[in-house]
Amino acid sequence: MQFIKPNKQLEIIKQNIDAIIPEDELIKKLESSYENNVPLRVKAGFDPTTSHLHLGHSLILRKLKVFQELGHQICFLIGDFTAKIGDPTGRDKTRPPLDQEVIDNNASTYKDQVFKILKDENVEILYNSKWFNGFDLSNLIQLTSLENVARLLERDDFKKRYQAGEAITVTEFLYPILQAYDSVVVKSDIEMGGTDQMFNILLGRQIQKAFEMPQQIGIFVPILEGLDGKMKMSKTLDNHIELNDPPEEMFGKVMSISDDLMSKYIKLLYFDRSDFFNEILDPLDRKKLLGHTIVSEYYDAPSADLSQELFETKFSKKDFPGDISEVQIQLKDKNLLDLLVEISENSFSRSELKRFIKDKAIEINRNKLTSLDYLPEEEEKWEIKIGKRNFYKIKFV
RNA sequence: GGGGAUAUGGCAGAGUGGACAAAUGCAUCAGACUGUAAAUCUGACGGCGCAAGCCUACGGUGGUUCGAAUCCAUCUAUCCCCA
Repeated sequence: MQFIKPNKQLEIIKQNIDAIIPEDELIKKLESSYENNVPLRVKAGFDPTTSHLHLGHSLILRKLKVFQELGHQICFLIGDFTAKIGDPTGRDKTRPPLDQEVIDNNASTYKDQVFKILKDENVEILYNSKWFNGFDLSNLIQLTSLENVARLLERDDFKKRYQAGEAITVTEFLYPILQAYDSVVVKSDIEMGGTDQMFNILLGRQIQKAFEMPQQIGIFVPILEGLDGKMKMSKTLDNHIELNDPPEEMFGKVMSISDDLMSKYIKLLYFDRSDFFNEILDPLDRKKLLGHTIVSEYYDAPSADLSQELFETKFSKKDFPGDISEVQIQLKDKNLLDLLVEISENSFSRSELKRFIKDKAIEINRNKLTSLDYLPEEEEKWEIKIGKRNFYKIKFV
């Protein structure tokens, strides 16, 4: 492997990054890697607490790809053991523990999603259960002696919880220490994460030092805001775009963000081609382009075209979309509510549906439904719209 | 180990015996306006019933009472102070 010049590498690495700590050491590492022709080991860890990675994670994955293209070794760490504890970062409550089965399942879906971005080369996938299952208690005690409680309590999220009188379990204190120990095992030269991972990643340096090994460099990517534009993107807050979201949903979610947020997304996700976006002055068109670009990236251009088209019929033209397949429904002895419940596959309760009718939120064949007395005839076809995003096509038999 | 406090709907947080399906805010959903933007305004926001109403719900269990989120006992969990 022929590396490019270290200062050139640094320039590329520094794009769209919040911080490198400490930067001068990174230069040294790059130089020695260059001289000895040995790739750097770049670690990034993910806890399989949910089955999906989202656009926020993609910032880290993209940067990993940069390292990959520069010829370095990616150590993709799946925290299947630590997931059982739950990273307390940014939390105001203890996480509920997860079942092994769920964790395993999530971990396996991660790989598929990761390779939507990364190439299948120079990647090691590591599971930390490998070294933590069967980790000796005396080792653990030795490990815990390397960090003190006061320092842990200085961490912003712990501090807030402590001051607010919220519970912090000892297990949660253990989390950063275990994550740090991962770096010892992985022998990472670099660890990447969001800026909220600052503490954990820097603790990795400290623990590596205690193990008398070279210390890793922390590289911090910016945090992507969630769809609400307030909190960071996360599954728990349900403000995320998953890498696995179906194309149409992905596109729809992009369209729902505010203009301000759109600019931020463009800046963070497509910093290298922001001119391309900024040429388009009309915000609606720019947002569509953003949605299209994102869908194309995780799927392909035809899917992106299709989802844009569906979006436009559904919402801009308020037409009934063409991709809904017709469902046959038995008519006998059912009243309107029964039918609506059946059609929507129990997505709504009867009370909810009644409210929708009162609010004029249900349309049948383009007419707003105003009473419960309306009933279909046999062989009749209905196109039903409930709220703004639920469409059904029915034939009664 | 001792003492004190707290537990309410997705979250935050009122409510101290009937007027409580439980104020208010956030979140959510719908309608209006739009670019399904955002902001704003209006309404809804446990379930079942066309409705009167019924059922389920204020940490768990058991009691007092005609009646309990509210009182008592007990259990559980969390926090604080002392040791």
